[in-house]
Amino acid sequence: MNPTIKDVAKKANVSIATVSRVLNNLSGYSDKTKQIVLETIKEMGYQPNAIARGLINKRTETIGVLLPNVSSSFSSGLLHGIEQYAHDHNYSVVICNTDDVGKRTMKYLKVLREKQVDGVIFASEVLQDEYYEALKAMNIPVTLVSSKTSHPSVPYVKVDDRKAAYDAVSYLIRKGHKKIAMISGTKEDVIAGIPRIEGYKQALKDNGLTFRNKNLVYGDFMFDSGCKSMEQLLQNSNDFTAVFAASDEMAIGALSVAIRKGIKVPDRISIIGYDNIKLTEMVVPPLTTVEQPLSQMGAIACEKLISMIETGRVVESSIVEHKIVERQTVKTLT
Amino acid sequence: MNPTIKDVAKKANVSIATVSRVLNNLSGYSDKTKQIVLETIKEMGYQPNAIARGLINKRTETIGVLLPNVSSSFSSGLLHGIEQYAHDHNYSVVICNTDDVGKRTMKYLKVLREKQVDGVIFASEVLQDEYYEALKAMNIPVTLVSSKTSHPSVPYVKVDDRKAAYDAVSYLIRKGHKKIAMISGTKEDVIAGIPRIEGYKQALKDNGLTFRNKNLVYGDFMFDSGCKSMEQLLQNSNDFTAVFAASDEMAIGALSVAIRKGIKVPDRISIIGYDNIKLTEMVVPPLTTVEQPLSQMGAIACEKLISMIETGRVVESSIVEHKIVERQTVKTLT
DNA sequence: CTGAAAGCGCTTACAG
DNA sequence: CTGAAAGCGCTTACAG
Repeated sequence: MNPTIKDVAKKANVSIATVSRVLNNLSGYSDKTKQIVLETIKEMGYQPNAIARGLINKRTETIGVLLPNVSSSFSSGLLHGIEQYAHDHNYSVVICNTDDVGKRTMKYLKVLREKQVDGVIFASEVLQDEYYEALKAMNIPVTLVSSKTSHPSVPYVKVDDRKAAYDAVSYLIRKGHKKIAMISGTKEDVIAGIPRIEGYKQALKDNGLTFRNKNLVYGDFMFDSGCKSMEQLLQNSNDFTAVFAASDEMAIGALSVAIRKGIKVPDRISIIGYDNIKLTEMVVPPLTTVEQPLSQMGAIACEKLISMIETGRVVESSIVEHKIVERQTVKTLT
Repeated sequence: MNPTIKDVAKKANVSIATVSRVLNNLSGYSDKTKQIVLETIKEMGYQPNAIARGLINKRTETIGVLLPNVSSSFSSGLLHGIEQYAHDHNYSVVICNTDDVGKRTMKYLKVLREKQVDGVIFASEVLQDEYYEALKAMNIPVTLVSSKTSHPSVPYVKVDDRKAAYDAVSYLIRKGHKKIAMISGTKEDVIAGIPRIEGYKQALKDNGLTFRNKNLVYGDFMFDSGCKSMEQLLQNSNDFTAVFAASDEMAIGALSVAIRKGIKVPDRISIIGYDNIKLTEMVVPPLTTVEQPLSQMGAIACEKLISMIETGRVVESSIVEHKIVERQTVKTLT
């Protein structure tokens, strides 16, 4: 149907080896044959078959990315950077939505193996032992974004969550706040849960403020849980002037219940979020937050992966800089 | 490295043909050999190589999806449905971010061809002649989501944009509004621009209201343009009680400038958006809007595509139902 | 500079 | 029920 290398060889009156050579810019043919071959390729509209090529080269120039929820603002930020870098380096990316629960993960790992991807990126997911073993059996490089691991062969790129939380809370303190509540993410989350709580507590401590249990509540990073958490906080004590939320979605949830209850933000309560998703600029008032450079993190993870694919050498992990983006939800207390 | 069919054949003392047969559940072997083969497959941790298989079958069980901006809430809604359906039917999806301008499109079409995808979905993009020709040369099925075309061989799934806009404006009118402004999307957009304006004008007309030029302004569907458009509207006339925005992002932009200017929504001005992205529930007040079932639309486009791949027959286009989701940005005037 | 041939890991007639 | 062989569309020594 579509012409093959054989067809162009025949038409150009050369061997397929020669066609292959000019296709791959190898040496070993005269300028004249090169011209002829190139012309008949164009003439016939020939395109090489990457599948056949992949079978020999053992390279598909395709990577797989596993992420828990394609449609979240967070995941798609990461994905954007990954896709961009991959595209610029001639890799394709197949997306695998592991669907929160992560039970699709093993199935996906299997199809990625069968399809012979050159490497995989785990986005925003913990690398379970089961996954790690499967990946090891596949014998291809892996990289983590917005997650971490102690396996030396798998580099990760993330923000320093503890430090970022510490900085967020310190920022609030510098603004004069002494009673600071926190809406945490999932309690057991070893990446985005626990470390951010630690950062929060440490900042309080280092500034001579005492941590109060009633001012710490738990959500699951999503909007709805931010709403609920804020209500709980208000009910628990109402004794705080600022809240640090471990995700922007939760921060915005908190913001919206505050507004609905007629609590002025930031006049009565200040709010700082975490992530810096696009949404933060669209709400009123725009949300002050700590930025994780999601797209950049995705790009770096992809860069590491491709480097490992192409050099065969393991690469170092990266801690990427966070920064506080000041908008309008934090008031300076005097 | 990884064991091949040859390795298991040798170890199981059968031919590769036999291994292949049990692998593919064909007939032609005794129960006993089946057991043996299955065992040694498991024992060796053998997984078939989909690349080799694809070379013969001329099927890769992967589809390509082209979309203008992975990280937008709109695109990722579509993508979510596509991925879901594809996964459930054993197809992989490779994403191609065409990056707004669409200049990457031709390059992507080329790599999708080289990688022998079985079909492609164009999401939210007009099918230019150039693209259509390229696709025709590839000789694989194509499907459009949130877009349309007159090529009979390429089915699409979308909402009836004209009707949806008509309904949104009629809804406002039923709520007692007589002075209704519109923030349109891109002026020349034949899918989401022009038809929605027509629906707006028609609804006014059918209800005996006169269209006023100063009450129609143009954005580009994005948040920022919604802000600018609202300001322009306010400046043009300030003579309206409701605005219909052709996207939720623009509606939210309009909402935020209203709030900032101290214009009460919906008390002074009502706003209705279009799309029903997640964001609509997160703003205060939550946005009333026209829903396009994005994820479902993606799934349907994928369903059509896979059906075409597997049956070889062209499938009908679908117009999918929109509906008005009432939240809190539209006031009933008496 | 050029081509014949082996081989990548499979599937599928064909023959027995 | 089972295997030898051809072939999918390429790349890559090897020989000339």
